[in-house]
Amino acid sequence: MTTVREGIILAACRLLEKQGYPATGLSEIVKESGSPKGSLYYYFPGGKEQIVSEAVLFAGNILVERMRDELSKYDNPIQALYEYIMKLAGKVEEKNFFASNPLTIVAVEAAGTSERISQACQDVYAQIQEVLQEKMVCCGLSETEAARQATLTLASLEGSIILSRVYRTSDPLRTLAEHLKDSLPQSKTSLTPQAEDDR
Amino acid sequence: MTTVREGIILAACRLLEKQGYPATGLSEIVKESGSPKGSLYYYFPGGKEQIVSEAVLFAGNILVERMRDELSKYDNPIQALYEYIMKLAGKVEEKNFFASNPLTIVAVEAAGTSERISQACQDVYAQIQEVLQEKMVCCGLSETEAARQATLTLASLEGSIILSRVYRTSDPLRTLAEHLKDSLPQSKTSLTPQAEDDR
DNA sequence: GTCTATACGGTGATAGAC
DNA sequence: GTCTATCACCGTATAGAC
Repeated sequence: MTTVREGIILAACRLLEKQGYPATGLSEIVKESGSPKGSLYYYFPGGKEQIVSEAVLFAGNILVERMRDELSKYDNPIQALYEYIMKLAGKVEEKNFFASNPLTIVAVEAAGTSERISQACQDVYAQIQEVLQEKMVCCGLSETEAARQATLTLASLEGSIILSRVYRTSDPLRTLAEHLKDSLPQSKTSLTPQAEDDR
Repeated sequence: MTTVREGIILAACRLLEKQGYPATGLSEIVKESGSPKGSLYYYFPGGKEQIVSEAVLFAGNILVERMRDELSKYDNPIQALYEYIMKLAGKVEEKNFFASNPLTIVAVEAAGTSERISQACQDVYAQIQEVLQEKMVCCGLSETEAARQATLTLASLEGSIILSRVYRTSDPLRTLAEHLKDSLPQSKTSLTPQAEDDR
């Protein structure tokens, strides 16, 4: 339906995750998308800020949904996170170590530049944190302790993604995955997953 | 001595940590530095790439040195890291949540753009990791286990810095500091610091 | 060493024709 | 809806005078 609009958003996502906000030009986006150049300001009267904001939210929603799906495959949050991060490590390798969404880089760049984009990034981070927190609660943690663990997990994840990108290895992500198995020992449930080997 | 050269490097550091690599212009740097504009390509014939690379290495060396100093104040690596991160949290607040060096943002941006800058970032990260690893070894960890823990700590630190910047709170950093006290229980030494209250 | 001038290409954004 | 033309400004980098 909204092929042109969505095409532009998707192209923006692809370019942003590699180059970031200021380095990605509008002409580059329309060229990458294959969409008609004249439609840019018709669909996005807010200009570059609007396109980037929407791209962050769009990619963020997909990420959050995928995360929730993956984490729901295992009852135990530790096992679930382990599997999720290992899958992410594989994806990052396939993509030549450019992480699978424009969130991190745009968030850092826009923090002092665009309030609108920065707000979009905050929203996505809050959603991710909520997904993690919900999963931690199942673990038997209190609400506040779960929030704490969610923040820590998110920080470790973001940092590992950065290190993987810089070093061009998925090792930091895999190290994190292995470590999580041991470092959330507050878990009151067993390590037995809901479905361990049928996936 | 090298007042002009150093002035440009320092100005580059200040601007890079707020805006990043592509968003920071050469004219902006010379203006910020107050240095003569005509000297830019005299001191830095390699252009923008050279300036940014040197800025990253310069700020990185200071960071590594400061880190080594702070960590050496306490024998126990956990206590040392706790104090270091808490101090960092205070600094980040003072600086309006723009972290104290251009490393993170430039590393992420330059990963797919400039090999030279990317290499400089890798070097600094490797140095930081080495400092952490050395400190972990004192903890009684094996060499490989110390390397693992250093990677994890660095990732958590980077991620917390990003979250602090995005949310404009030092909470993620403080949460990390508190957590570290409990999550490196492999420590074989006591928690008693070398000098706890005389600083 | 430092200056000015300039080359050359890019940027985001707008106006008006179709 | 899409195009082209155009705006004013920006970027990096170089050349040559002083």
